[in-house]
Amino acid sequence: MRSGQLAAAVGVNLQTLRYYERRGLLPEPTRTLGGHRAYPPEAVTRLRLIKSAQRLGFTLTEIADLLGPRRNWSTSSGLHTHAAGKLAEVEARIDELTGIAETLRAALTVGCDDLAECATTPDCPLSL
Amino acid sequence: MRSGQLAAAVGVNLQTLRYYERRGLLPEPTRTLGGHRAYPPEAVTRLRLIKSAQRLGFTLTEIADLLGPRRNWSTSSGLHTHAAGKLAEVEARIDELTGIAETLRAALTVGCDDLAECATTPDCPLSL
DNA sequence: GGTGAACCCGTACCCCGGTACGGACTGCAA
DNA sequence: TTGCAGTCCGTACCGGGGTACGGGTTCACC
Repeated sequence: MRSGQLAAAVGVNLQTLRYYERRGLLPEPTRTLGGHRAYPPEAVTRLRLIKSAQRLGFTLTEIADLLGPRRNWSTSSGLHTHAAGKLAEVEARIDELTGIAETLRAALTVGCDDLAECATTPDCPLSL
Repeated sequence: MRSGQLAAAVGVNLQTLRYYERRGLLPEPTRTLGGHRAYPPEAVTRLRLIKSAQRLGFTLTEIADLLGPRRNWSTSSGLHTHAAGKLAEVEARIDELTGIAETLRAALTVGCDDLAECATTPDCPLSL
């Protein structure tokens, strides 16, 4: 499988493939005599795996850590722990955003349309 | 008020002040004869305003737009509209994160500790 | 008037996840 | 064999929000 085909199959840019390779997310594939990359079919699964983990909020560094070269490309011990940590992060972020949403809603009901005014008015919900 | 004092008063880096000035968030202050910035006391309020807006999720570009020099009183599409839009953004992000949290929780209860297993098993909650 | 802290400016660098550019080379079909 | 699409590599750039460095100047106090 050639790089363009792999990229198209997963819906990823060609450059992104090389980027992931540099980052250690994708193992270096074999090459043709001319130096072009030749990927095995498992690379599709691998890439989809990466994209899924990314959707769940893992950074590329974390994914590289989970899928890294030390453990074989498929074995990932400690996914459980990582997932639990990530869940805590996500929940904290949700709480944070919920507070922000409440403040914004309060600002909307009060109806101050000018930031400078809000700054001088002490009852403005924006904590200035 | 000198730049270092202002920075310390708001808890901001000195460089950040100059950065905000470049970005059009802080008006250019008057200078001493030697060229050092001399800020009026209102600069503290202004900076706190910026920081508050930032906490609410506004980008520096949006804040510069809201606080900018060309913003008239006659502009009805002011803070209100921007806040409403930002609220929608924040709520969308919360929904997104809620879905992610649910997926992570599902992955934890199922208890797959191996990414490759998840990749091949169709009933794994990670949508691979 | 001397000295040390504070400040000036331009420029470069950081993280994060890519994306784009350009010149050289390869692969494949006609 | 030629022609063109596909790929190669290094490097630079995007956006968002800053931070750091270095060499030169100024402020304020003694």
